[in-house]
Amino acid sequence: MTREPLPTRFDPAQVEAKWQAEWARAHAFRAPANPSGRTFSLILPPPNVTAFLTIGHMMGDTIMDVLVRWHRMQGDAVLWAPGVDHAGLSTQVAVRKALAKEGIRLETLPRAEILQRVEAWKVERETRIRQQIDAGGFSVDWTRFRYTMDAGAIRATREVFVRLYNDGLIYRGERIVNWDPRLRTAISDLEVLHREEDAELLTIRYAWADGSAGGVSIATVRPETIFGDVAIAVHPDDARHRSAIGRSVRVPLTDRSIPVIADGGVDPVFGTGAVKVTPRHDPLDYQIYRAHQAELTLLPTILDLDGRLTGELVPAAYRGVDRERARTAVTDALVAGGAVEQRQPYQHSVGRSERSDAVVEPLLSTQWFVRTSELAAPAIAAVRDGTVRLHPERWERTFYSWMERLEDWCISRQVVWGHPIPVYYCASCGAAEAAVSVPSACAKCQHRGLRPDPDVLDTWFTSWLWPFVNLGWPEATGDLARYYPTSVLVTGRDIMFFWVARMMMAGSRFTGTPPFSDVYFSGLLRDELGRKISKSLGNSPDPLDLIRERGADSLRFALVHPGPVDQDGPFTPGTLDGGRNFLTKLWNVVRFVHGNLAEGAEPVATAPALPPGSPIEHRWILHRWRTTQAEVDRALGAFEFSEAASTLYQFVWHDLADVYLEWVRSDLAGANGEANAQTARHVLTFVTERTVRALHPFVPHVTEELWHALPHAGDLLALAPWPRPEEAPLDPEAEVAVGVVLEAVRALRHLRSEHQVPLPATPDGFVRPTGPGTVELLTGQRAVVRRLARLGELAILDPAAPAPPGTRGTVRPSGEYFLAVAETAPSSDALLREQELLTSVLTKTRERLTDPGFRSRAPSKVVDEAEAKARELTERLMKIAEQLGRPPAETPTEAGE
RNA sequence: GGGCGCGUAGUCUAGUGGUUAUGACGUCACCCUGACACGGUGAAGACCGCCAGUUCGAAUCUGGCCGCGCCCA
Repeated sequence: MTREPLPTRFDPAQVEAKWQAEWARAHAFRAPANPSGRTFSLILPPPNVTAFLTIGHMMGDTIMDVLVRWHRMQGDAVLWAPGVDHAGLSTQVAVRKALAKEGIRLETLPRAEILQRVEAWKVERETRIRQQIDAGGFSVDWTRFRYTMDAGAIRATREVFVRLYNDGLIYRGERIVNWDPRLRTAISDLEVLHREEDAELLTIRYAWADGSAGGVSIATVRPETIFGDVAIAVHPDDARHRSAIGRSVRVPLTDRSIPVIADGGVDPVFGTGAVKVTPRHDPLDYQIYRAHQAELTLLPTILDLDGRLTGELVPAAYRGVDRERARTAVTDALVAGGAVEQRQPYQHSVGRSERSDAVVEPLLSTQWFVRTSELAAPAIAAVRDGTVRLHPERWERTFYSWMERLEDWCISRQVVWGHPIPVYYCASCGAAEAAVSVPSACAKCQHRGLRPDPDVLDTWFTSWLWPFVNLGWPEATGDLARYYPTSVLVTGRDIMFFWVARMMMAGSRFTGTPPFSDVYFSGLLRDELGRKISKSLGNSPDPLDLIRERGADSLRFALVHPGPVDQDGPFTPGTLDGGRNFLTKLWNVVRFVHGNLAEGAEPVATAPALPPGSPIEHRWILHRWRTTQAEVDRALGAFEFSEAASTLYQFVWHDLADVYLEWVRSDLAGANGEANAQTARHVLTFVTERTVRALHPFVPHVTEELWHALPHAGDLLALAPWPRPEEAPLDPEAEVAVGVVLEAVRALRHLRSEHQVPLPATPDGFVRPTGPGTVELLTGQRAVVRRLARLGELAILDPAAPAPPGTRGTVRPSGEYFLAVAETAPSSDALLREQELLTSVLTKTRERLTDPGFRSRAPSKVVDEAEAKARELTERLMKIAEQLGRPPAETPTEAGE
């Protein structure tokens, strides 16, 4: 098995398909029905069936899969439950658009046919979403797949509604709601996006009703609503208007008179300090109306559900005219009538519907609401006492600030697609009843003529139940008992309020427990133009295309490395290169190891025991592996995904490939004896196999393939145990020693490069080490330094020996390094730059040391360090000065040892 | 208007009181060296947004200012 040579190139398409099939065949991701020991569970935030997954979904899914595979390898019973969300409003919008292309208006279709169309759309999308999840290699348990409108979700949604209704936490009432005139439905506060927009502020004079001169002027951006005015309101303390209070004015363009009233809610600083009151079409005006209900008899409707002027109070000329057009027309008429005193450009915040982009119309309307403030308390407490932890932690403040001033949640929607509100009205006695199963007769009067409520529920009214509904609630299922509450939730912070907060409310209310203990908010990705990548903008590449081009593993790795995943970051076409390059590197490392293994090599159960005095390179790489593995564990436990990926990247590329592989080439070739060659193979196999395992959560396919090419124990890497750092010892001594060797190699390579020694040449090198310990170390490692720096001979000089002639040199903490160069070799100013840098550092250090405050107040450790540093710098600068003072390369005949 | 967050090489980023400021991408030079040119080696590139303050000592703590982003009105 290990002798088949690995292909020179990694072919993602073939490898990924192969292992996805193997994992499926082995049911590797099925959650155990009767787990023993630790469990780890989470739900996949159900994507909307409106659209396909974006690159942003891929990032979240990758983060979840990293956690899931990490826990699975640790032996936890893992449940990762996927699902899709019916997304009532957005799906209906999408279907409406699709119909429009066929020239059909959604409203003209019978309800049954709309439902049929939506269902067909949903099936198509769901299929594609499942493909995308599989193509990414995400290890979800498809047997736990759920849909927010399947039978169980219907049952649960109705159950929750009925309970809240019976507990008085759901009510039906007339409130000012956010009305989307394009979609003809109410939407919740959260679905309104506010933006600064340009408008015109008109100052309009309302003349005194009694015909006397003057009147009251008000400022407004909505002149078309004057027909709905029931009063003019001023602040009671506003001296400018005090005399107007109690008098009446005439509404321009009409014969109607309205009173001037005093109300503390009026902002005296805005406009003229007087405002028109149009209670059915403005939340603040409605409040004023409620406070003055006794004096104000009228509560007129002047806008219909499409946003057109309507009603008897509106002059016939404007009836049926859209609010935008009516605004212009009314403005013109007011100007013509001389009622406009001032017109000025004005910027103000406009609310638009997230789904349709229509300007939201505040509208007095009868809708269903949830009293959320009562439900919020346990959720707030859970975060406060640490039962639920948010990552990154800073989002807690945002969470509190929203939760602590919740408005009631409008849950009724006037759309076709969704869970019907389970309320039934008796045609005879008028009683309303909420019921889980459709009642056949009125509970009060037994009348059989029951009319269902016409509205459907906000989709989030189902989504907020997802963590427990997905596991079978309200049935007392085994999954619920074993895997609830779930462990973690990974999502975008843009739905913190929509979803995360509400899930916590629902979880606490209906199960007695918050539905998860950790929430991880990932950042948003931005495109090349800096816009956030989203499905609504349509600027996400199709993940399936990217996977086809570069492979799922490249995509996954690129998404968590090197940028932090908890902040916003760019995703550009070039982003994927890093992932692909790393996988190629990893592939080639394993190819090298594989090619150096003995026939029928056995799986490496343990790291070789290397007593002090063993070759430092083996001890060093085991030490590096151990610290890497420990850091990966720490980072994953702290939700620092890019830190974990980055740590592994650095280890594979720099420690393992750049240093260790190059170092042990000769060991493997037997240059240092057969025993050492065996040690090298043993260490190499151990480290590589463990590293491949540790990378599996990030890049599952390629690691599964490589793992099978290496000596290994077990059938699938996906189910193999997670490496433990303790398998190898810490070895600081080896780390220090290798550090010196690498410094020597780098110093000599630097000299080659600075003096343009051509690569094929093998000039002689010299070291004048700082101390006897270094003499001994470098003498022992002479061969490897020679090889890695491509030297002819390497002479280790006595610390007191003179600088060798015919050389150029450089100064490092471990000593001075010299390279024999030709007389014609170009000189370098690297030494001068070094001198300049060190001089400035020395100056600063000396300044500190001469400062009496520093000596008396700084810890003695810091003072000692500064003194040591000053000594070392002085010494190095002396050596640099000596180097600089030496004549340029002397004639080659004088060079030599 | 209120709140939160962020300003570190061309770009992204690590770094919560003492470091010669980390890494990646990009750039430049040399190299197809026997796992890898999706590569190797070396190099250049940062007055840590600005101004004060605290401190023996500030990228790091405090305040103000400037700029950017997000959330809520």
